Amino acid sequence: MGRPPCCDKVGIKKGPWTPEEDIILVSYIQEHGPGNWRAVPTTTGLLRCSKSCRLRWTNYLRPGIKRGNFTPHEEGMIIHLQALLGNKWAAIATYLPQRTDNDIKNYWNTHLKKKLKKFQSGSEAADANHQLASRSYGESSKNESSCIRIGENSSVYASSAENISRLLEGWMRSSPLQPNTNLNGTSNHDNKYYGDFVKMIPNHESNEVQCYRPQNVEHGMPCDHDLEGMFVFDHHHHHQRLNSMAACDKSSCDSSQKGSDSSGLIEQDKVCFEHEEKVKMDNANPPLSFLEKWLLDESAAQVEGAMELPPIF
DNA sequence: AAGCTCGACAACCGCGTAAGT
DNA sequence: TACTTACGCGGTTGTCGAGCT
Repeated sequence: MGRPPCCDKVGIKKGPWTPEEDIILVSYIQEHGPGNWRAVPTTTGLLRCSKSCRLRWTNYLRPGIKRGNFTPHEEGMIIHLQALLGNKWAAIATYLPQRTDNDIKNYWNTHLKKKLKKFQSGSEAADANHQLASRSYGESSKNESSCIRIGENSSVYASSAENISRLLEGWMRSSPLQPNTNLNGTSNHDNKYYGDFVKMIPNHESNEVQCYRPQNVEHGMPCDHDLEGMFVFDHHHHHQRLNSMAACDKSSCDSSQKGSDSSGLIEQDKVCFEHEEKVKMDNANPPLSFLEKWLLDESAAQVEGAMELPPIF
């Protein structure tokens, strides 16, 4: 005998998730953590299959997800990585920790593919990805401050973090637990998800969503430093980031060939972060991988040539 | 105002692989 | 080792809202 069946198809609800279902799922994950999806419907009573629960969590409810408003830099990353990796959305998503593979895939299909097509009609097809990505990077670096900060564009977070925070506010008010406390003698592991959500409560006065998370969060969550790396973007940091990415690209090759589950991504992320910290510390010049060289070349090229590129959008 | 079209995105489906028994 | 199922991924579909006629 193998594993018991995931869930019988009879009585399984389909279609959009309701806020009530979201609360149930989030509550469960706060208590048990993501994983063991098979147990979710049976434990919570949700009339959803385990697959649907996992998808809902990873694509929508998971804290730290940034939604909508892809930045030019993100666009450039996606275009580059798509050209490099093909439609390996999960792999591409590892370079954009705040974006889900589904989000990236949708954005590619609805926006970038069209842009590329449009662009290809006006230039060499073989070079379209390259140039379009360069342009995107260029727009990013031309940005006055070259910084993207939480709160300055609060709408970016509104759809996921704020929604779930709202859902949880009521739930937490009725809960005796406090964030990151250990009242019942259980391990911190039992409460860490709770802590994550607490730190996403929106600031209604400033219309900002606080999205701080503790370090070393497991189960597929990027660490704070990664978020920082995405929110605060400048040219210097960009190069460091690219170095890190390139290192991750190399280091993750083996693991990605084996398959990329959430724990694999965490390990990858840790490696990314560790490498990034190392780069910061010694400011060394590690050997460049193909990806790194390409990205750095583009980054440099855009400085020289971005201003000359004709607007295509 | 009603109907139609299109875009965006959430969710589903099917398949390959990993993992449990 | 073989069998069975969970999990993760990529492709596709369904739904909803905005804009247009």
